[in-house]
Amino acid sequence: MLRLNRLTDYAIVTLVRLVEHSAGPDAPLSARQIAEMENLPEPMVKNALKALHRAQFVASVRGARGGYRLAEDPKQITLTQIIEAIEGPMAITPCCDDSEDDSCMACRLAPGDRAGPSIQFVNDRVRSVLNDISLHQMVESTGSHQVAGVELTVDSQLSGKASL
Amino acid sequence: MLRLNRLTDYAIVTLVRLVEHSAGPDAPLSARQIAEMENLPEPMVKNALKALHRAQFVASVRGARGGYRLAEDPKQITLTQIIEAIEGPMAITPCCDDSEDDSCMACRLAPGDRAGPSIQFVNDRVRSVLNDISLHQMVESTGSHQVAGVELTVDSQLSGKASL
DNA sequence: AGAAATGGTATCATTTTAATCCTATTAATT
DNA sequence: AATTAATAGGATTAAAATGATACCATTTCT
Repeated sequence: MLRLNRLTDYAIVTLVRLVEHSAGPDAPLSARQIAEMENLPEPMVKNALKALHRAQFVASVRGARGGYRLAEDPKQITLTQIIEAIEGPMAITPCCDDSEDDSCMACRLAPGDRAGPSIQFVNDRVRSVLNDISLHQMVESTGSHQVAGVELTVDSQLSGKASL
Repeated sequence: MLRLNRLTDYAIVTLVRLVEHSAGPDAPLSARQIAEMENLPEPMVKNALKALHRAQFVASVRGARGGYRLAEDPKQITLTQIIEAIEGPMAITPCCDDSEDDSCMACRLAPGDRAGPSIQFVNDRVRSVLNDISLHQMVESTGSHQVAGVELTVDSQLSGKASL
């Protein structure tokens, strides 16, 4: 349904909190603390942080009084990176990910690879859009939004809902 | 996992075939014909066509020798429209769709709606990108791709895979 | 009348997801 | 040294979503 995993959702919130916290004292934030702050299921926050650690977005401190700290500049972390760290390579159809999997029909559209590449193109466009949104922007976002330094207005014909 | 439903996949292939067929004789194409052409499960093609009919992208002819015809200009049909016809409103998190559902955490990020709107913004960007790709472009796509009349090169830093 | 279609909905098996749990390891505190 | 609090990595489980099919009614051509 073109929806993010819950775990990805939690990871985003978690990262935002880590960014905010990094402005304050330097004690690391534990999974428990974040879970309690946000009223999130603690095991899920733990899983999210484990994945973020594997992807090296956060540094961990083990043992009592341990926890996590942001390990990278929030301006350098993009949504695409976060999503792929949690969910694996972004692929709106199976063939976008694994070129050997042609079970999705868009890939068989024509012998001459007509629609296969075109689905790939769509996938790349989506990845690209999400790659233009940084964690920093997610934290900063208030009234207006900036993407790649350029102020954008949301296509009103499309959204109808957004009033950003 | 940010993936399209199979049914959406089938719908795209089906529409592409209808576009191609609309250039030829004017007899409608039946679900069975399309399924056999593409080696797709017939019940799924039927379901896809039913949904496309409800969304008025195709016109149906009932009874023997019946089938479907494209009912709209392929240049006017966008990927966002197709996806939403099959899957319902696009929503990368629950709150993007149903504003009452704040079960996704990105919506609770701050009392002041800080990240809520920002997730909405991301959702709108994705919708917007897919809304800039028409069915006509999907059919035409060969070597180069055009989006909204402007020739694009795929962000190579991002994709690495695409050679369009 | 019979055959071949669409239209709508219901059902079912499988897969995926969300959430939890268990065990090992690490390190501070007492 | 023992205890406590934390990360690290899997394994497991219950619930939800998905993919696929089936059924029945209606329509229309032959």
